[in-house]
Amino acid sequence: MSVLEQLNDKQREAAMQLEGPVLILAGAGSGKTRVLTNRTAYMIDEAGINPWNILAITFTNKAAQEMRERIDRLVGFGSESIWVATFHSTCVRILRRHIDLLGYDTNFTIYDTDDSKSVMKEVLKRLQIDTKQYPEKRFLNRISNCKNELSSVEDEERDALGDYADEMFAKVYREYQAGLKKNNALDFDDLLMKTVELFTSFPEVLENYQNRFLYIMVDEYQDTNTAQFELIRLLSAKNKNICVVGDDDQSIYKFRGANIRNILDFEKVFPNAKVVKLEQNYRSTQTILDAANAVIANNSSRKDKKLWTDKGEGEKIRFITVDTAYEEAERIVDLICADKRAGKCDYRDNAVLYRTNAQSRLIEEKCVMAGIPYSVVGGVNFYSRREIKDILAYLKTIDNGKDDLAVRRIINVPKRGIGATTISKLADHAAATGQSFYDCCVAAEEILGHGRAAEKIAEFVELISVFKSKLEFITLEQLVDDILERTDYEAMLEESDPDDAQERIENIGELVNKVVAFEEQNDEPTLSQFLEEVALVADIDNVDENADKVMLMTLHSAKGLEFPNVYLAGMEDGLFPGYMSICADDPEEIEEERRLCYVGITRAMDKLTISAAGSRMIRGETTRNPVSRFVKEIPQELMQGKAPAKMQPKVQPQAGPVKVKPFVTKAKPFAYLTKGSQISSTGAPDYGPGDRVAHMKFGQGTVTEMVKGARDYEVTVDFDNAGVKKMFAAFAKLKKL
DNA sequence: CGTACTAGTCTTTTT
DNA sequence: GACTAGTACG
Repeated sequence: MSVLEQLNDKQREAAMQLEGPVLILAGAGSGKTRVLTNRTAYMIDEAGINPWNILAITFTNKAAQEMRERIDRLVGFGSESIWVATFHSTCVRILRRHIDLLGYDTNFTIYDTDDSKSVMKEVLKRLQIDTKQYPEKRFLNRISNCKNELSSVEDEERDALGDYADEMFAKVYREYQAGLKKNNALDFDDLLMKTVELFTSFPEVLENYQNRFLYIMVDEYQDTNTAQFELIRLLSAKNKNICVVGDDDQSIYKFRGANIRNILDFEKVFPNAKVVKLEQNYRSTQTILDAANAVIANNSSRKDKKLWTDKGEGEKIRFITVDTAYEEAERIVDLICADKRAGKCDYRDNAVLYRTNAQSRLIEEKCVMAGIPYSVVGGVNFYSRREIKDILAYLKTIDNGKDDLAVRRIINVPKRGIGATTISKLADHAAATGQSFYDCCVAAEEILGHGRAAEKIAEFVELISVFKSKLEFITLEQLVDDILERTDYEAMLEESDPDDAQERIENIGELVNKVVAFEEQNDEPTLSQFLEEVALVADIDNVDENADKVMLMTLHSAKGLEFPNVYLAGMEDGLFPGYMSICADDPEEIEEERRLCYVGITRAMDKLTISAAGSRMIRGETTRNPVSRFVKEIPQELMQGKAPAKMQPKVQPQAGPVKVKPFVTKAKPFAYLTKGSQISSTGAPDYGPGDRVAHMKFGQGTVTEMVKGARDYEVTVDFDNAGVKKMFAAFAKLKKL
């Protein structure tokens, strides 16, 4: 019984209930992963359940990986045959086997949001819809919502009757789906919806999986949307052995279609469900838990829970108010530095959490200046960076020429003299004949006739087919290297934007690392498999906790993680809770933000620091915001330092952000941060070789070289902390010291 | 066909 | 303020 001995009474109760529906309401830090893993181990080792009959679903690859590793450590053998995967990858695996029943090819490609946008653009162009009046994003959002709610094109057409806007939407929806299908592609939401469609249209396929997955577990259940709920309901309908783990207080993905009712109504949908509450927290001090409890208590629709710990009171919560966001970043970085110098922590023990990605920039800058190693999670997804998408587009084109978007992306990257007119001629022909774009490239001479254009296309086709023929003999790593070499891709980067070239080349290096890792992890790695894996990664999946770096991330990304020291930055009304949620009529909006705050507070193990700035730049404009209402919901006695008296709202408390005239902040201390402050279009910079200068991102350094270029000076600076950098004077905004 | 400039959007969060 | 897409021009 050793796997159960590691659990407390409540946890054990949840782990031992294998039959029937089980809802585990697991508060933050209550050891839910431990319950899931030990429950699984118990199933296999004690209850004699075949691991092959177990399905465990998570939201991120990271969570899936972690769960599998932990089960591995507990179970003697057999853990590799458990199906542990994310919702999306589970669906992909199922669809790869059966989607032909729905009229798709089983080697479909998965489109990311960028790709979807391109498809939508074409649709709107074809339907002659004015994108100024109806931006593509609005359609895409609505389609996404429909799919999350399992509403098909037909459903929308039926419901639209008579309403002009709804009918137009239904038409766009139909065309968009047709566009995806033509490219043999599915978008993220399709993965779920098509799987549900498959199961409802072909009961024999569903039954096949029902017979396999006798025991189903779902992690982070509070974040499931209707499609995910339906998927689970269908899979478990026959055996009813469904165990879900979640915390309604941590439901923070409503914008993505998550339906909090899924967890709140679990007992109604699954009668006779056993409900277990886990309220003992093993992560945080009592002070932190008291603060979290006090904040979340302000929400109305929730399952009553109260976290407790035997870890002791711990340190008080530190609350810092400063005038500007710059000072906020400085203070946070200083505090981390001081702790590190005093030997109280490693860098990796610290996380700075914020509401919006844009907030990371200032903190990054201060980290660079202070020479602190840091790592930013999120922002622009690694796989959506231009250079990465380019290389992937090459790989997709080589893998199968069916993805028109990929082919068109790289047909003239790097520039090989193929212009817009040539491309649209080929695209028109492809549309008219139903062929793929790449097929038309192969037959370019017949379509375009003899000439320069056809020749250029032929060269491109030749390039791709050389790669294709090599594919069998070389490793994926060699293939990527070969692509880079033959296209002279890096040279193109250097030429087109020297400023970012280095970073982009590093990113490509990172991609190569991932390729190598992929080949090491798989016995028979194929290009298709690699592309598939890459399509479904989230930023959080790539977080390396072992590196000794301060972690910077949004509150959303932080869910599921824990750190000894947590800094919650930008605790201001208007930023967090966001302006939109304050203005919304629906009180549920604020409650969602409050849950996000609860998530943030409960990430902290030992010490929590909260900060607010009197003014900050938001969207290029300086705004003044009062201290966040959430801070005021934390009892005074838990906080260290003064009450937020001087930060009280200045004029009208309820009026939201007050805009301030720009000159207030563009004043002295950061004058060198403003664009073009010391270089006029005609004159030379006021510094030269040998001078000491300051850069907003890299800190201080010495100018070693200055070359006059066509329209600007190219300056080489040896920075004290950031090394030698080459940059253009007009962009670098260097300030002479 | 390629470049350079302009206008417009974004900033709430993401598989 | 930062980035992107679209357009006008060479």
